[in-house]
Amino acid sequence: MSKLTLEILAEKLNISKATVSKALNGYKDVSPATRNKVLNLSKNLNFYPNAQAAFLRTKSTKVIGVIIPHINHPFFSNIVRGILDSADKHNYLVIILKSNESYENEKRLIDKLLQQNVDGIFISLAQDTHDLKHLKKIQESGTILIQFDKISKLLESSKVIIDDRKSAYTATEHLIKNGCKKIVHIRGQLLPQISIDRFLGYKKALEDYNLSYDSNRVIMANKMTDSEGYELMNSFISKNIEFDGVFSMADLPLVGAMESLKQNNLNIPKDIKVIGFGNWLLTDRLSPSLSTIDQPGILMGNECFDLFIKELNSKKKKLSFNYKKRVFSTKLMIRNSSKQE
Amino acid sequence: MSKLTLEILAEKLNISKATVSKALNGYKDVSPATRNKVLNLSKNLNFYPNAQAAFLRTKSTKVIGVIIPHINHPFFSNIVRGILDSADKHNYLVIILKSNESYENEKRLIDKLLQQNVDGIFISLAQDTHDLKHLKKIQESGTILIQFDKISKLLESSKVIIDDRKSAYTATEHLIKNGCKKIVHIRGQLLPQISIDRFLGYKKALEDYNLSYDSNRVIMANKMTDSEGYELMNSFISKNIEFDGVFSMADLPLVGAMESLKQNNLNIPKDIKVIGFGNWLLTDRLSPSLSTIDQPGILMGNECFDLFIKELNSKKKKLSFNYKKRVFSTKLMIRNSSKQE
DNA sequence: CTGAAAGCGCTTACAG
DNA sequence: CTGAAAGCGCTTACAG
Repeated sequence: MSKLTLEILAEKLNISKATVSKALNGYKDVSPATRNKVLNLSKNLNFYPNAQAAFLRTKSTKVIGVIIPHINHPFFSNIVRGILDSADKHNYLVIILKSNESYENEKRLIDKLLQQNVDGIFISLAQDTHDLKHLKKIQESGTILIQFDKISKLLESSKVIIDDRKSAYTATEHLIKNGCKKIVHIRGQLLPQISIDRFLGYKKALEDYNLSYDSNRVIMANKMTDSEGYELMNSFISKNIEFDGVFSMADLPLVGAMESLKQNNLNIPKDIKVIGFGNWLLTDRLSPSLSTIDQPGILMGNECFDLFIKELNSKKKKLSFNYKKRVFSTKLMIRNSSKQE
Repeated sequence: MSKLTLEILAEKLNISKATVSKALNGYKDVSPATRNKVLNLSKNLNFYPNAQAAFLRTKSTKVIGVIIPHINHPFFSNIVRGILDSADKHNYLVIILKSNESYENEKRLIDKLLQQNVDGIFISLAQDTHDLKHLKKIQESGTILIQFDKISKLLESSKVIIDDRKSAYTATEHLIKNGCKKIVHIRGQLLPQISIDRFLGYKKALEDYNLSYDSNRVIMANKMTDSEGYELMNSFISKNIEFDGVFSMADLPLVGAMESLKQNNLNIPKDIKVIGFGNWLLTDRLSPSLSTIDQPGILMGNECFDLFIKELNSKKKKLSFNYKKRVFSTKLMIRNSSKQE
């Protein structure tokens, strides 16, 4: 089956391809009779216009690109799900790209997306992204940029985030209210904003409740895996620093850390109360079930797309646009790992 | 910053755009001096040719489309991860689409991908897909089709799967060898091939070990969620049918079913041994840890892409191509939920 | 209401 | 080794 074109349709109907194009695109200056002829035939032959050829004139691909650090990660899967749902409703296609937490990849992938003339790029930054030229290039090319989750505060654009500092504060406060006085914090690397903010939320809660901050109780995780969490907790325990609670900036390393606690005969929550961040799938089925902070990933994905459409519409009308920042609220999920006896 | 074009580069260098194009695309009939001039300038100006315009001549978009039932599902995330990795290596972009297990969506999404002129479509079929016209249309349009995971046996194409029947047999056999004689099977809907094959593997194992098959011990899950598994197990238990093991075609409903077993004072694995399918994230951290069948999702994703490239190359050379079928082996993960005392 | 023509930005067969 | 020209399949300003 060779590909149909406007020209072929036009020949079959004995009209010009200009008219066929107009009928297909809903222009008003086409007679109802002609319009119907065209619509019927194109439906019967299952004709769809060539997207690339159309782009050459319209300059709109109806494709967006999404760059995330990882794909097989529940939070990002949820974000992507939200984006896909909204994109489908607006008849957009979505190219997914994975930076593997690498700044170099991020630069390379952005170039690929720009080459592809996507209408927008949504990005959650890699852990080691320290420079924003590649993001500025997106905006300079006239492509809409949406930052979400791991954003940079130093670049203006629409943004979709949660209040990391407040959420971390809430988690820490929850442990304090349940009697913890010496809380360990498993944090992320120094650079990412979310890792900084969650750390600051933790610190602020200690302050507000007059608990002393001790940097020895802060453990830095790099890979955020459960096995890393296990190792880190083992080595922390071997230092014999007193503690009665753990707030981890992510669920997964905490799951490993819990294993270590158990093996060291520390009961959760009796001896040590723990709370994570992210509400990963099945954390509610662990024993004890894991207290955590739930992030509305799907809704955040929807919102990314909505902000994109808003910016696109005002761009089409050549209006100026004020970047929007959406801060989603999180939910404290109190489960058994932090219960008071 | 207005977009650069070949023409602009050519003007700056005082040569023709034809020559610029050739230099950029590595044609040999360009003098080294000219080639270098072009390459240097295009690097300095960060020029990349317009992908859509190039397509109009080359008929290759270097984009593939992937249709999966769900995205926030560990197995599919892994498959996608494997596809993304391989695609990136070959400089391909990947459009991800989600059918939500709906045949109607599947048809619609395939049309969108064909309109987009993707070079290939990879698909794992929706639960209720009962007709293959939409898949045939892909092939008729000259687009390469790769089926994976939930495939149709009735349509010829390259395929990437696991041996579901054998894997289910292995899981069931494992329970039998550990003393189970009355094994419940949580199965999927009637249509999908994987649901049929896993059921048949279960049945065959019973036969081979001279255990009677009782259709009352087969429970059908539709949504494959943990809460559904919980409800199904509750209502099964209320029927007072004897059983001592459960083989579930997916981990998630089994997690719910385990909750129900516990609440009914049935000890796992002492009273009831259970095994799932899929090796979902954190199933190793449940208590008891869940025995299951591990599927190599990432490798399967890699393989999908490799088969695509093979077919593409032989298509370019206008050679005939024999569809390949890759059957990956799975791994029996023996954990505590099926341990013999 | 309809259509001829230009043009989007490339690639490539061909001439020189 | 280089370039003029055709053409991929659309859309749209313009003429009638």
